[in-house]
Amino acid sequence: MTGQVRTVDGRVAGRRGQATRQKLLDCLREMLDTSPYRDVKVIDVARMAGTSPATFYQYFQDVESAILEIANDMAKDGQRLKTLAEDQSWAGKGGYAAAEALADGFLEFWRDYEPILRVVDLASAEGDKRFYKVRQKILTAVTGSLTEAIENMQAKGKVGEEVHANAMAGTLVAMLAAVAGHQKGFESWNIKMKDVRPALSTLVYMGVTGKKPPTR
Amino acid sequence: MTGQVRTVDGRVAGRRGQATRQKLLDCLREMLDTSPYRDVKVIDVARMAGTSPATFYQYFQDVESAILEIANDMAKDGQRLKTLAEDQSWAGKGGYAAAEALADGFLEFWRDYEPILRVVDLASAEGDKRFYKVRQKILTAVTGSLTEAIENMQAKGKVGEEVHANAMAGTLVAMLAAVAGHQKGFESWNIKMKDVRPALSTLVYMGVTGKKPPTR
DNA sequence: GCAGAAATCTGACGATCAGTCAGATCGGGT
DNA sequence: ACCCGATCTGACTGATCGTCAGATTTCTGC
Repeated sequence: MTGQVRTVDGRVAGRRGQATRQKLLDCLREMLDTSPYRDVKVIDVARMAGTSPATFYQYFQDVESAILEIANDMAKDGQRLKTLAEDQSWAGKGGYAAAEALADGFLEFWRDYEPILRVVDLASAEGDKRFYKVRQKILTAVTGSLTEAIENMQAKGKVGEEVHANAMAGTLVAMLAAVAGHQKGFESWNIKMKDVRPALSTLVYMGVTGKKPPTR
Repeated sequence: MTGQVRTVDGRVAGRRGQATRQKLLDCLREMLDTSPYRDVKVIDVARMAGTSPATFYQYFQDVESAILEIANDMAKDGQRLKTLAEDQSWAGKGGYAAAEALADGFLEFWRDYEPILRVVDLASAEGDKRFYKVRQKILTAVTGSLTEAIENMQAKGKVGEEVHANAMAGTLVAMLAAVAGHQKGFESWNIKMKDVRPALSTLVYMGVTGKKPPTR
């Protein structure tokens, strides 16, 4: 379904080509781990991969396209977040546990892909549709599941209709993503993740169910 | 207190120099409104300001330093957010109104400075201490006020001690900042800001007071 | 108003990087 | 061993970076 790997000029890449391409992607990712996005140069990536800039341009239009490629792989892996939110019972202690699991999922996912997610976030905010779509792919499923959960609650009269289910779900997801993306910031601000986790879970629980989580 | 404006080589800038410097900053800001951060070039900024790149380097170490300057001005203006959170009574309808005002404050502030805040966010996340400090300056005051509010609630026994006040406050602030920074994203996802506003306010209210906001 | 000094600006330069292309090299199949 | 397509790269053009010495503008004291 992904289609074959192609060079910029449309040829299908063979074994060797795919390996080179992958090595370039790996090096690019490592580069993003260590240098600011603005300072990532094609020439450095190529050098690190033991090849030449010309080779890079054989496989990628530009740096952004290459990052987009990495981001797409990430988005596939991101579907694991979706499973954390769907078909959950959000009532009572089990509901709180689900909220915790969701929070953990975000924290972990962001730890795994932090530098890429930074770029995806920036590019989306700057209006780049391609990156925006990737971001959506990761977040939309979770938001959808939460929206359903909230609508269920509203149908049962447990949550007031004055809260727009989709908006609340989107807000919760934005919160999870933001906190996950600033873990280092929190830590250096002397707020420990072990304290943030319950705060996040509590807010998710309250946002979905409209009430305080059960005392444990 | 701000100290005089100085050139890179330490000279104090006079009238003309300050004007040129300011024009460069204005053009840089306009540039950031319209081009991706990665594509902002000194030469373009200089051209737009009707001057030469050499002049730019007379006043700024590099593009980042110049943006930092803009960000610092922004941070001064950002102190208006602080007033929205401090010395508020968070109980009852007044509390919900305070939460609404805080949410509005964030939404508006981010609308005013979106492109700059994007860069500040990225650079902070990338570990740039200078930008991190600016971000802190804006958010720390709000977080502090919220922390106090939550601690008050806990002292009165209205909120359980299992939630770490500072972590909850930090999470709420991160949420506000994230949602404010993705307003366009929400809209294009067909979630209207007029629906997000109550979701945000509700979460802030619940995060601080630990209970559902009063029905209006 | 004018000479001299200080402040400001810029042309020009070497270094680096982007992006392209023709031709060299490689590696599997026969 | 030879061929052929796949792959890689040296070398090039053009753009930007960042610097410096010197040109230009503005200010100062007279």
